[in-house]
Parts: sequence; structure tokens; C-alpha cells
Amino acid sequence: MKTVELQEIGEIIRKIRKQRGLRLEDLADNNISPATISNIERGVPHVSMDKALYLLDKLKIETSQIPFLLMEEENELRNVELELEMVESLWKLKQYDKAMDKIEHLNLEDNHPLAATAAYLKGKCFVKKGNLKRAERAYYNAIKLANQHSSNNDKNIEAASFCELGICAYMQNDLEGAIQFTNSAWGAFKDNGDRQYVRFVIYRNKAVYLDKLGDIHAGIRVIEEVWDSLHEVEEVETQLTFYWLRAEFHRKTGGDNEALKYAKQGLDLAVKNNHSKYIFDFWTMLGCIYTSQNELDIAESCFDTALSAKDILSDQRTLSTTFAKLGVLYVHQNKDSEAKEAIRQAITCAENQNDLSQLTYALMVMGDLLKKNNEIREAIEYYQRALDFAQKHTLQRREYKLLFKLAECWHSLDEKEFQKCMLNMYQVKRLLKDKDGDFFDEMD
DNA sequence: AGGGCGCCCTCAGCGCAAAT
DNA sequence: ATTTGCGCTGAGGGCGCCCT
Repeated sequence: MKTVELQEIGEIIRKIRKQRGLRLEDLADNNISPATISNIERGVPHVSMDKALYLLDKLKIETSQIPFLLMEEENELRNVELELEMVESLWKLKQYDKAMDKIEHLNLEDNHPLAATAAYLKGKCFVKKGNLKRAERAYYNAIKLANQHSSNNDKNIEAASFCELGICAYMQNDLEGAIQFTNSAWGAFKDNGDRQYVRFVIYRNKAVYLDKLGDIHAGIRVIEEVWDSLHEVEEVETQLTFYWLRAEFHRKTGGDNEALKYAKQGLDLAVKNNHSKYIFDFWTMLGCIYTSQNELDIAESCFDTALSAKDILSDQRTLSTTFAKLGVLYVHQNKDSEAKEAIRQAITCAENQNDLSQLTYALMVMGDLLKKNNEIREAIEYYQRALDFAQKHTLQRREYKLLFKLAECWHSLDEKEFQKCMLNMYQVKRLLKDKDGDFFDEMD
């Protein structure tokens, strides 16, 4: 008997012991202890073959049966694998309850080689069913199980689970946490394992979080690192996000022409693949770029085109952005009442989606509009609301910007409040400099 | 003799589920 | 929500064998 088979024999012994309702202790005697049996079952390498053979004998298993039992075991494993592939397809087909039922029905023990995969898929179902806490528990469990069983080493379940934990944190407005999880995912990722797409999802997510945090420089570094291998990305959606991010980063650093180039390439790809969410996002982005280039009529058409997709969007998360940017455009066009209405919609959308990064932005834009119309007290109210969210969720760049705007408002009204803002600004700026050294004020 | 190594044991403590 | 009990595991240590 080869040592490679030792673990598999252990699994068979465990299975048969459980089938007969025996505990370790029940099998132990003067010749073999419970711990040793446990060692054999887990395939601990230094256990003697004699003990294993003794155990097989005690269970009345003929050694000649073993190849047959191994084969049977392998067949069963393949069936479970197929079932889990079905679960993944059901998830794609949005049949979350059915997918969940299938996992429960498999009833996998913790030591099953595919238990980690099952836990991971369970987490994904919980996310879609809106239960983030249970999803997180499932992902933690998947990570624990993946580390327990050596056959998970090349399945990248740990990396994928960390990646998903990042998404959970992001959905709960914990961007710093999201980035930490994504870093953990990167640390756990195996280059020659399964689920290679996760590699690009990690890059993509990290860049998205950095964008939301306003850390443009770090975001650009991530995109540059991945850009040359973009052709390796098989998922159109991931590719589209990279085009979107690249355009977004160019736009925010004032590179309108570059931004235009990548937005148009992305739009092309989105149209080709009939991807309505990104058709929507890229038209929104084009609207922003044209607004900043002062081509206001074209910009308006862009936003109008984007909003035509409003009712067929399955993910409403970016809708708030479009309304906010449309508001900015109306401000440029001096259409103040339309602007107010658009920004109000932006605020509502962001609230509905619980997207605090976007909400602070929409509130800030509303403040800008009020301030422009000399309604300073009202403007302060909006800025202050935005500031509270920004502080609570460590959106420090936005916090800095809001403090600046508040300082401007207070300047003529209340010297004491003005001083308070300036002091806070100074502190936030120092914090940001400590963190990455290259603080700068990006465009929105 | 004594150091290294393999095998197996004990024991504290963990995680889970049933009981309260 | 907390306690209790069970099954199991990992750490650490003892024992015996082999080699130098």
C-alpha cells in the first residue's frame, strides 16, 4: 500500500465507522488508542501501517476490497462535484433558494473535500438573499474548511471567499475593511489553482474600492499592474469594469481625452455584448466628461441616453451617480430647479442603495447648488450631513473637501466655526499624508 | 553513552449541539 | 442566553530503536 493512499484509506475507515455508529473510543482497545485512530482517519503521515491494518481487520474490511472502496469513494466525490457545479449554475440563473436547497441536501460533513466549496457557494446565495451576516459566516467557514483539507490547496476557495468578504464589507460601507479583505484574497491566491478569474476580480474590486475611497493614485497603480494582461480576462463584465475604472481615473485626474478614449472603447464592448448596466455607466461617464469640457448639450444627451436604461437595470447602485452628475450639468446650464430635482433623486437613490460614498457626494452637490444661490445656511446643513457620513466611514478625502466647503460657508458667518473647520482640515490632511504620502485633491 | 528519530500516548482545550 | 457534555484534535512528552 502506498502512502499516498493512506489518507484515502483513512477516509474510508471514517466513513465505515460512522456508518456503523461507532465512536473513536468504541474502536479503541489496548492495542490502539482513540487519538491514533483519529490520526489514521485524518491521514497523519507518521502513523504506522500496522495500526492501520489492525484497524481494517477490526472493522472486518478485507484489504482486497480497498481498491474497490477507493473507486466507489472517487465516484461519489465526482458526483458531489457535479452537484456543486449545478449549484453554481443555479446561482447564475438566480435560483438562490433552489441552489441553497441543493447544498443542504448534499449534507456534507466538515471533513468532506468539497465542504469548503459548498460553504463558499452558500455564502454567495446568502448575499443574494440579502443576509450579509450569514453570508459572512459562511465565507469564514469556507476559509476555515479550505485550510483544513489539503485537497483545497489548488481550488482557490480561500481567495474567492476573502474576495467575497470584501464585497460584503463594501456593501456595508466599510471600504477600508473591503480593501483589507481583498489584500488577504491576494495573499491566498494560488497562481496555478482553479478559479483563475478570481485574480482579476481581486484587482478589479480593489480598484473599485480605492476609487470609492478617493485614493486615485493607488487605484491607478492597480489598474496599470493589470492592464497588460487584460486580454486574459474571460469575463466581459470584469473587462468592462477595467475600462470604466481606467476612464474614471483619467477623468478624475484631468485627463479628459484619455478618459474619452477608454470610455468609448468600453461603450463599444458593452454594446457588442448587449450589457445594459455598462451601456448605462459609460453613457453616464461620457456625460461627465462632456460636462467638464463644457459641451453641455452633448452631455445632456449622454445622460438622457443613459437614463433610457433606467428601468431595465438590475443593479440600481450607479443610478445615483447619473442623477448627481445630471444635477451638476443643470447647474452649469443655470437650470436650478431641474438641478435640484435631479440631485434630490440622486440622494434618494443613494439612500435606497445604502451607498454612503455616493450619498455624501450627492449631498455635497446639493450643498454646492445652495451655496451658489447664496442659501448659505441651507448649504451648511447638507455639507454637515455629508460630513457626518464621511467621518463615520473614514472617507477622508471627501471629509477634507467637505470641511473646505464648510469653512468657506462659515467664513462670513461665524469665525469660531470657521476656525474649527480649518483645524479639522489640517488634522485630516496630516492623516492622509501619513497614510500614503501623496495627498492631492481630485476632481469629482 | 547519547543524540536523533519514529511511534504512540496523555491531556488540555476547542467547537458544537442538546439541555436548561 | 448560558451551561453542560460529548467527540475530537493538537501539543507536548515518553519510550524504544538505531546510529555514531
